[in-house]
Amino acid sequence: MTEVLPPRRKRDGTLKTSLIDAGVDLLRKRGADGLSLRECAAMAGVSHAAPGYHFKNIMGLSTAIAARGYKLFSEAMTTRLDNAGPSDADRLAAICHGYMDYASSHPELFLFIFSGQKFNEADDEFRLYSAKAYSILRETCAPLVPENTPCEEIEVLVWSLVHGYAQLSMTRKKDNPQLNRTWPAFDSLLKHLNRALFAASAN
Amino acid sequence: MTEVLPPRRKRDGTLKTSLIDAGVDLLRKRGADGLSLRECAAMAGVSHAAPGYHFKNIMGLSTAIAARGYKLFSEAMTTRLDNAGPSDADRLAAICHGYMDYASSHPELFLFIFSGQKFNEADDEFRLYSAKAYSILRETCAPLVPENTPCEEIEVLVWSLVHGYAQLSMTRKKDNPQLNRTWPAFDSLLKHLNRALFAASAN
DNA sequence: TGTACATCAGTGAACGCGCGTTCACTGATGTAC
DNA sequence: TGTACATCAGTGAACGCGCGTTCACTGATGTAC
Repeated sequence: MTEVLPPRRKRDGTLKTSLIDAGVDLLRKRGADGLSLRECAAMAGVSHAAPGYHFKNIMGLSTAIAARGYKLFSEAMTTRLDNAGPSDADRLAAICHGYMDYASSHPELFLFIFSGQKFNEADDEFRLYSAKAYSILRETCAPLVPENTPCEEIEVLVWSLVHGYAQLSMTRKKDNPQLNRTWPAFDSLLKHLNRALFAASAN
Repeated sequence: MTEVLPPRRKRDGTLKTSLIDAGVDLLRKRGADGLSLRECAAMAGVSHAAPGYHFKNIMGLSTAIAARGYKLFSEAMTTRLDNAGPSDADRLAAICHGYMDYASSHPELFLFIFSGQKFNEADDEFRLYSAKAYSILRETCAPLVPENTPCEEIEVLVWSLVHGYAQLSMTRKKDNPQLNRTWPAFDSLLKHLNRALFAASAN
């Protein structure tokens, strides 16, 4: 006759992280519409009001999830760079591959941070990690910038190509099923990018 | 003392279109989260149950809006193509500019169709217009494909670059405010793309 | 042209649901002495 | 080591809200004769 109470979560300082984990999970399972404070709380094993203590409101949670997204994004590129060859082309390929790694291992976060959804741009973590991602790109592109060319031109060229490829890889299924069999690998696009950037060298 | 009733909408066969118009409006004003059958009904001046008659459910409305998005997308490219010069490079530039026209005049639809959200892929209009957009790309790219190269490689190269640029143009503000002053025009990226595609010609 | 009838297009009430947020509260943890 | 107290971290009930969907209905429109 004794009631079985749900196991109460031990207080160990990890709840905030667990709530973000739960949010990422929800995003993956149900898309951006399915994200809610109450569901995250349930997944983390706490009452529905607990998230209010760690995040001021729903935007606080969204922003924390986006910050996590940017953090993983930067880490994916850094990991590839750490294992890259020394040439400029090697390093360029490395950040592109890191970008693709991220998009394919965390499609839900990739879509979320580029969804156009509003985040709290005053949040410190959010600012830190979103700036980090861009600075990795900037530093890797710097040696590739020709004389008399603004560096943004090369950065945005590279960023656009890799970003567009990643996004289209994710949404192509519904657009045009026949493409699934013949979808080119990113390296084949990279070959063309190299031709544009390293016009003098043989390829 | 006579009550002022809301003006009842005249029955003229345009409600379905008006509901889609309202949906696009909502998307622009409140983002993808703000879309709802009830709000569209209110904006179109009918009862909240009226949309149920024209769209089976909320996905029916989403899909109709996405179909509208693809239709406008194709039209933007076609308009530019109709006014383009005859060379392959002119036509390539034309679809790129059409793509950018679309993204800047209908950012809400652009983000919506590429949001990763699920649509009813069995819907005839949806299939028609989403296939149309890709076939315009394919036809324009066909003359640019080198010997021994799969055409998808060039299509995806072009598509990725222009898509990534459009998307990043929309979300850059929150990522890196300093970029706002130095954001390169698409034509400067197109110059590099031309160098990769028309390697033999002077540029 | 008039009339009877069928179908179409939309109504309005009702349903249950999950949500964000607030608030008084409580029990666990940390700290000062 | 013990005790008193403050603060922290989370609880659970309550609130009002907007939502999608269903359903019996009605009034307008179209059609056959």
